[in-house]
Amino acid sequence: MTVAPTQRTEDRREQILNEAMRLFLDHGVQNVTTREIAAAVGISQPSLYAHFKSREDIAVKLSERAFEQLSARMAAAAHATGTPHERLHSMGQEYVAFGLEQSAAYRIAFMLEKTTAHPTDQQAIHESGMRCFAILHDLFKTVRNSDDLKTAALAQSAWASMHGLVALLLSRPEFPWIDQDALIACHLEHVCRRAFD
Amino acid sequence: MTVAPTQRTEDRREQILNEAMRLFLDHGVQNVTTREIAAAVGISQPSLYAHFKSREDIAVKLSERAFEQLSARMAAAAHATGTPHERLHSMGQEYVAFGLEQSAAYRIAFMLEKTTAHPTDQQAIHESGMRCFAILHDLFKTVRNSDDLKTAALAQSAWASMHGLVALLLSRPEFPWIDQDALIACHLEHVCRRAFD
DNA sequence: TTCGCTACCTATCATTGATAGGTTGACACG
DNA sequence: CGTGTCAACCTATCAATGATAGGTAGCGAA
Repeated sequence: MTVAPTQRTEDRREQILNEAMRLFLDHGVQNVTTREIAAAVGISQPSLYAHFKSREDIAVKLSERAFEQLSARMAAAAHATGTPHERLHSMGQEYVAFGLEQSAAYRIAFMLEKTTAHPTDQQAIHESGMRCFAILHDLFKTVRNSDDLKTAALAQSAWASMHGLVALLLSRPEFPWIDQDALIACHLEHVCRRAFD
Repeated sequence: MTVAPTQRTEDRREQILNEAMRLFLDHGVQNVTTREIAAAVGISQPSLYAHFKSREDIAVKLSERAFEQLSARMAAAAHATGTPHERLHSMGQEYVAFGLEQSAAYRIAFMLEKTTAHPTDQQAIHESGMRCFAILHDLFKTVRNSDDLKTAALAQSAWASMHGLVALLLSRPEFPWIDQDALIACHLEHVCRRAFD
């Protein structure tokens, strides 16, 4: 088995993922056809299936890749210097920034309806999400210096709050929001304050 | 123009909406075909188009209907007896309960990706949502006895928090949530407390 | 009866995700 | 050099789905 073909295959795979992500961002995840992705890459539509099991598989792989980025950003914030409160605030900022920048990935990961994805894929996405939440949960434990039910409740509640802001900003851009940065700051301040209750 | 045919048409329309809602709830909004809806009603698939412009139009109409229910529940909570804090808490409870009960409608209204819906329909959904938010915003004005930017920020932030909880509970039921009622109570408490900052 | 209208039907499209089967070109090996 | 092998790709085609076209049954009014 030679190295060159495998390398080329891997490049093509990356190329498909990149083009798909760009199209998903531009036109919405639901409004991109496999033919459009293939045309963007410069191959025939069936050739996609040599690299991915299905159209949904492409979305799943993008989602996993996105979760890795999110985990990395959250972990970096968690282990940065500063008080726990500062780190919590920083993590929240990273979370919102990620959601707004990688809106297609965020949608795939958190806002898409369950489909007939293979259990393996659902499991993979679920575990990716769990790892992200674990980072938040751990920081809450540090901040509160405890690992009880209340801490878990506060962490889950905080996650819900952060998700809500990202999700609404993404799905209702036409809403008359106040200045976005001000809203994010206001929201973050309250969410972080909860950790100290 | 006779009355009988119009009445029957209206009944059929309601029947389609009811069956569609049931199927959407059971199988997910994206996983229901027009043929399935038609079969559930007992008519041919093309006959749906005598009552609705498109498949999406059915979803839009369900969404509008859902928003009316949500508005009504929120308004009832807003004008009930009790302190402003109590009414705010009650409104939050209604919001969450509505989202969990009417999950298909909630998804259509808040969690579906923008599609190629006619501007008129998007406008209708948008205005329905605005009415709901206005009820929350008004209550915040009452609670804080002011109508400034801070109040608007807090109301938007609170809405985001509530939406986040509903959205996550709906889209990630497999997550190891703590007791759902406890989580909702914990979340609501913090959100309501914000209004008095 | 005959007209007209409403609600419905069958037949058919175009689009889309997915599969089947054949073709090409690079590389290993005698 | 000739030949086999194999990965990567292609064209042709499918089944499912949303939507449209065109015809018809039934019912009330003139």
